Amino acid sequence: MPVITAQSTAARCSKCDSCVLNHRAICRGASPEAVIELNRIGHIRSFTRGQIVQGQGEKSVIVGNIIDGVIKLSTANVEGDHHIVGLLFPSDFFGRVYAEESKFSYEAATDVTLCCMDRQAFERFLGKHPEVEHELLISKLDELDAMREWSSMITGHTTMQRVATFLYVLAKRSENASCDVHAPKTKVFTIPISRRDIAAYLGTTPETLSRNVQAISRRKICRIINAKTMELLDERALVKLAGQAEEDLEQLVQSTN
Amino acid sequence: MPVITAQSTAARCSKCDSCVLNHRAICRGASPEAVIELNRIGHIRSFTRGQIVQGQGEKSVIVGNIIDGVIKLSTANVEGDHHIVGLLFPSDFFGRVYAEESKFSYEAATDVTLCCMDRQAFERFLGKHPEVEHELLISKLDELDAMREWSSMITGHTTMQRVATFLYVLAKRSENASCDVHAPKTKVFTIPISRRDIAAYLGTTPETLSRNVQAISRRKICRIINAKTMELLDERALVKLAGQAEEDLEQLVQSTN
DNA sequence: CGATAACTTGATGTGACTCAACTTAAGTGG
DNA sequence: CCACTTAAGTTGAGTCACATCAAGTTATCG
Repeated sequence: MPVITAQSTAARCSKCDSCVLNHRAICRGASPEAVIELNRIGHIRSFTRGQIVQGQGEKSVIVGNIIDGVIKLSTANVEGDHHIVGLLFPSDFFGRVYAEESKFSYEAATDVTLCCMDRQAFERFLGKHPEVEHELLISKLDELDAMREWSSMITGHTTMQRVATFLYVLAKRSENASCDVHAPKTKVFTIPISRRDIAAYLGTTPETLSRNVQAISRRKICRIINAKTMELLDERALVKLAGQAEEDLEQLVQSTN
Repeated sequence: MPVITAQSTAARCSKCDSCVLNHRAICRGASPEAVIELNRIGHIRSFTRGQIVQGQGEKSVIVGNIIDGVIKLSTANVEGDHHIVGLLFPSDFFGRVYAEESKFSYEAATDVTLCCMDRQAFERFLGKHPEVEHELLISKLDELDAMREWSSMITGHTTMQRVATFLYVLAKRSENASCDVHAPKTKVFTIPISRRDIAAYLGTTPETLSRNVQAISRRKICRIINAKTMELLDERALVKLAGQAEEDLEQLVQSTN
């Protein structure tokens, strides 16, 4: 799991030099010359909610970084029910390098703005710039750790614990995302994806998810402002509900930053 | 998930040149000079079942390849119950590079023989040999895909389906492991780890696991020879029990090879 | 050969999925 | 801009798979 950056500045990202992601995405390891080259192969594209950026089983042609919005990484079963294996946030790298086809589908969970690159062009670029490939390796190693941690979280906890963990991570991330240190910490956070997607991500159903969220609201731990906005009221209680050591929770928040 | 190689030849692995892993592990991308260097920093060590190779939260000092045996990758909860997030087989790389501490514990699930390297020495080696680092990246990308696939498998299926999938993968891998093409395909395979560990891996309890395995036996799909050895009787039925497209199952087998 | 661990089997309670109805929000076109 | 349509989310009742607790059986090891 990944990052959320200041989204308001996304529009400035037409040049890598002024890109919000410049020092967060894999480009951070790139030399000035490399940045110029990236600037040449990358181009900004927008997708609307629901559009498939890269389909499961399709030839992997496009990779890049998310500038704004959320992409869901999912697998579709034979029975049609699809499971979400990851959520990608701004500054996250998406797509599959060094493979002919993508095993998962990358779908816009919200309207998204992406910095897209041709996969093979990017691979050639990596071949010429081992220092950037090194950064990519580091980020993939972290991603692997995060995936394992998430997997163990999903498998070993009750639905309520998963929901609490998810909300906690969202709340904390939103808190951290504010760059202005003097900004009042409102504890209000947005839930960027639908209940259906959250359920598929947490390995449950929309019904059970709803019941749990409502229960959290009834217990005055979070306040439901609307389906996509909530306010954290009692952090301590939420942590307790999550049923994990606070440090483990922090780690999950970190891994999404 | 990972590989199984011919284990009988493990003893010959005192030199990289004659190592069974030479063309399977990450060393496959190494030039002759690089192999010589690896030979210098690597050394063979044995651990007995239950020994911790690298503890959770400890400083990451040792990395390497498995020559023989199985290592389990696990996280321990605060409540003490630990969950297995991965199993590593011969030729698999273990340990965490480019991080000061290991988030997971690497524990010998069976007696193991390892080709161990000092983490920092190996990192210096990678710095000098981008082509090997490239191989490492590829293998980590595959591992990430496999982990996501596994995670979605775990989350979206019943316990019986998980057990069937696990047995299928073991059986198929054992079938493939036989290098002798003329060897009779006995369909007998060994279960390298304890029921307790399998349960922790599949996200269930030893009790439920036992019930499912016994049910599979009662239905003449597999024959239980002893706790650690089984024979596949009805492959088609096992696939059906697993409740997945055969191609998805094959992919899981592949990802462990 | 006794002790301890690993595994199996049984009985019971419950968390969460399913099916179904209802409510609210979001689009869409006249 | 408002009726209409469709999707998204909530709430309820019933069922079942699986965890838990408990006791028995079979391996493993000193």
